[in-house]
Amino acid sequence: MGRSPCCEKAHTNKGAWTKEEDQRLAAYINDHGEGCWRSLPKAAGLQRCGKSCRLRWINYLRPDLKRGNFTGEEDELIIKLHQILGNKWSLIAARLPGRTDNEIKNYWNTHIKRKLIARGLDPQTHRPLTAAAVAPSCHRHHDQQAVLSGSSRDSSSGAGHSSNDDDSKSVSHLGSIDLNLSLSPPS
DNA sequence: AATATGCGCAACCGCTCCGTG
DNA sequence: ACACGGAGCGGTTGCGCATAT
Repeated sequence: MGRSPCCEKAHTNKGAWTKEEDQRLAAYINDHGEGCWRSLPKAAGLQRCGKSCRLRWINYLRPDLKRGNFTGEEDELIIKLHQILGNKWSLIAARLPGRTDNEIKNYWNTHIKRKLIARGLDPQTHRPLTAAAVAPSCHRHHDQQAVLSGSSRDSSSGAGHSSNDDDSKSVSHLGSIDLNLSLSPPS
């Protein structure tokens, strides 16, 4: 597409981060704040691209991260949020303090999917597997998020997924659940 | 004890959106 | 109105560890 790469790949490290790189990144952000990710690696003396730094900070180095296993409560919350929001991991993460979208995405793919299947539910549609077999597998839940997450840029996402009237029905099943989804934008 | 297989997590890639000139 | 650059997101990959054979 002729777009310039996000960084000069020839001079950037890839793969796992070293302790020293972590320390440099954390120290720099503690001193200067997050600011411009593109210029951060150079300023911090890191041979990484800005994207990589951002991901590392958000998913691993941020001081407010809650490491460790997900609780049963968190499990259920993720399931419910996924039922409403679909694979909008950043939106789901915004409602789980201390958790990152990447972490939740991984957890979903490795644990919750199986949990739902064991319950006889389709992980994408949250419907009984037999019915899900009839429903299209690309079923998404984008319409609700437009309503529920007012500030999200994803609400107008042109990701190309079609809306589906059935989504509103699935939400109605959650009538008794207060997820505070009309609250202020994620921190 | 050695090897094969499966699982979980960290990281990368490509795309889209938004802000700015 | 348009083009460009930066930031963010979701999907996918690959490595390392744990468990089974």
